[in-house]
Amino acid sequence: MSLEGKYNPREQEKKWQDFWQEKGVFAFDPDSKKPIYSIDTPPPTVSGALHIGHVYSYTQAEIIARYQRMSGKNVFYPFGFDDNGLPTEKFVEKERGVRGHEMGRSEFNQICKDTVAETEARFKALWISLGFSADWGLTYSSIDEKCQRISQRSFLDLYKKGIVYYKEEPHMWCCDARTAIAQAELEATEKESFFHDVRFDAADGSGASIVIGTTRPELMPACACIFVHPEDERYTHLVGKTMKVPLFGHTISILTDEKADKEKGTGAVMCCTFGDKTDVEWYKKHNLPLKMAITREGKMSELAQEFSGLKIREAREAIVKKLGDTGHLLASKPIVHTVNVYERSGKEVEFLVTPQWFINVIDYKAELLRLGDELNWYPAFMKQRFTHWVENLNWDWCISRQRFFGVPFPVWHCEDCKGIVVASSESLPVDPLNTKPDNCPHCQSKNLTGDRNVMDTWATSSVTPQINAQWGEANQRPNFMPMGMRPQAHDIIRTWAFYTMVKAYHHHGTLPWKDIMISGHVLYKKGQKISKSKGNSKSGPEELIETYSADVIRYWTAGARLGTDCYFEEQEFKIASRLVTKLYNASRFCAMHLKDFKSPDSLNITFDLDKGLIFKLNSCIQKADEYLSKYEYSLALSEIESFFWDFCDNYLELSKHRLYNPEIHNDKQGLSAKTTLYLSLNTIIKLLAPFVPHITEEIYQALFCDQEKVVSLHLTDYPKPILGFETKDSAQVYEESCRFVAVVRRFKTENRISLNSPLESISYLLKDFPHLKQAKSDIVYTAHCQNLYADEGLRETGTLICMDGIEMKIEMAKEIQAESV
RNA sequence: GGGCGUUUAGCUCAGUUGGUUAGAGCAUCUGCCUUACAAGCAGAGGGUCGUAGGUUCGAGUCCUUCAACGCCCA
Repeated sequence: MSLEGKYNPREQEKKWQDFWQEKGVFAFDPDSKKPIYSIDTPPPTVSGALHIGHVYSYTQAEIIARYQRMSGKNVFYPFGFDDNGLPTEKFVEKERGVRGHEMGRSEFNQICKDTVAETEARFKALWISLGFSADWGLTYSSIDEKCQRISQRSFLDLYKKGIVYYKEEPHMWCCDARTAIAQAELEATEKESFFHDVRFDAADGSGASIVIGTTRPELMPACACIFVHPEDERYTHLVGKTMKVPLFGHTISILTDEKADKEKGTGAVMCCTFGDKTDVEWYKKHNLPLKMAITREGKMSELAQEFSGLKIREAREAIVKKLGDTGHLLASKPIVHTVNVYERSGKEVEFLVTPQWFINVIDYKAELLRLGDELNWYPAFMKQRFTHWVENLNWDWCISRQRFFGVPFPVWHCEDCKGIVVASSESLPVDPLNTKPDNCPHCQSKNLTGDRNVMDTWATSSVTPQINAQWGEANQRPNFMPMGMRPQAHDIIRTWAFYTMVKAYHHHGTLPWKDIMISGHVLYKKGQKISKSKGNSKSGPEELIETYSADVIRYWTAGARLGTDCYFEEQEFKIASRLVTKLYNASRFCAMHLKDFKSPDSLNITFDLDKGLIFKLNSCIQKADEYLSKYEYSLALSEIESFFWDFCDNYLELSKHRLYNPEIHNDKQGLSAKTTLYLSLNTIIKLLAPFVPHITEEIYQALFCDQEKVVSLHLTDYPKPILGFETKDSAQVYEESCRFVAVVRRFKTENRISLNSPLESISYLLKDFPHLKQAKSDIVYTAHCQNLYADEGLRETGTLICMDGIEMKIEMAKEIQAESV
């Protein structure tokens, strides 16, 4: 039993990480009889580097994993990597200076694979260096064979259930990424633009005209009609008239629709196929002709005539100029308006009609809202984000991407009958570009073409519960759905949480998890996310660990309340270091007095002061347990920490007398103190184990492992209240002792004498400290006081000191009095 | 425009179902080398709890109004 020298986290943390790995401390045991607590860790996207925000969120969840493990659960805690799909492609394109669609599919995919392998190794090393208690044997990568198989299985299941459909349908498109995108990938930004008033003249040459307002004159070649509000009297006489589109010459009609806003611009609006979501609605409702002025590459189509081939922005400028020349442009007003951009390119989205794969979500809003209600949200108010998102869904989920590095659709298209041929479930995973069935089951044609699309990243990462459960695999894990808990940050409620719930509902009719734990972001300053691209993540996690140690970083992450954002301030890490240092020093002190101590039987705690401490400890255990079971790690930590500080500042001081002077006490009193010391410290390190696992393991191995016979602290049981003796009055004894010592400390501090200066006498009133006599010898020693007088009234000698309604008289020792004169 | 959250000491934040004189850490100031710890310890000062009303014997806490900030969605 010893803790030698100074604690060196740099060496010791690594030592314990290796130890845990070697002993398989965190391995999931499929044969265990304990209840399973499974965690659906969101595999981070393998694009760029992990920043302090990741550390913040993932560590908060890791603390829960350790708590649950100590609470007797068989913890299933995997870490995966989400490395397929567009985010990775964009990263690789930027990092390697290549463009996917300018390079062969297989060559590009190889570059992607190489890049993600490097990145994954870095990610894993970081998680390990933070002391994460994951089972690395459960690690998956969303592009690996098993994940591809399960993704494709998910697709086939939904296809067979009629929830997935293939359709040539208006959908959102990013001309920069050159792929279809989904609603969840939109981001609204404010952009400066011009609102142009353009005059359309009647086709019959009658001289009638109408002025429409538009921010997108380049869409005029796609103009399908003009809408006015049915009750807009300004235009009643024009409704039904045929107008000629300026510059482009085709004719369109003036129609009415309630959605035309009388207040906006002139009240007349041109409808193009398509400029926005409303155009799409009108297109369907009024059965308008389809005219696509914009190509997949973001250029003007043939419809744009002389402007064809120009980029959108160039065309806009050229068309505005020409409208001015021809006298059709009446005004151009600068405006700032909100436009939707694709979150990963920042480019404005367009609306195209191409064949795509969709998952029906619009028809299941009610069911999804119900699922949202059934899920336990921590913190509860985060459910609003989900509910709000589902209520505002406008599009079915488009899951096909015209990219390369992703899970392919297990599908072929028949060129003759246009039928769809899906792969058999036994053949998964398949790449339809490398293999194909003999013939079309619908028309027997051999003319089959593999689907060239890949799935949306989210279409595959939304099956992480199924991946963890090995759904449909030979070694499927039984009773895994729903899983125990999904930890994630609040920004991906509309994507990750939502999509995963969609999949679980359609596949199993259940929730994917019972609980969801939502963490916040680390902000650089008010309202700004930490991100590498903004260049504001000054210190990477690796450097912070190197400087402050993993335990300190972990402790810091547990300081912020669940679900709340926090600001990055390096000062906070310095503060966090205090606990670790203090814990080590306090443990060294305990070790000194517990050298040959071998009988930690709580029945030996017979001294009231000691019982009083245990009474407080028990209350701390109960609170910490309750908070952690509700994912409130920060509230738990603050309870534990305040107990620990009380233990150090008060109990250790009050018990020193009995610990240092066994000869003047009977065995019982010394034994009581040592037993209390042993049980308290043992409990404290267990309570702190989920937060600072390395230092607590160090202390456990040095002081307790021999007795407890459990290989690692992290496999011991979470503390339960220490019972077996009467605690009546003992809490008062402890409280009064602390209060009494506080008065003495104040007296000494105010008189500028050190705390170990001797006192001649202290006189106090019995009514103020009715239980104090039960700890008299400890008090006398701690106060360094010769004589203690307790009575109905105060003695005449000494200086009167008043504090919080308590009156005492304190007399300094004679020699001190002489010095201070 | 709709929703959610926040507003408590100079700073960062606790304050659970209403209940003594509203707490902690940091920072500031004053002391103390005390047989674990000076990267420590002891102590002090500092708040009309965003605003205006209301309910109540009693409101930081419940209700309403407004404001500022942040986030989400249109």
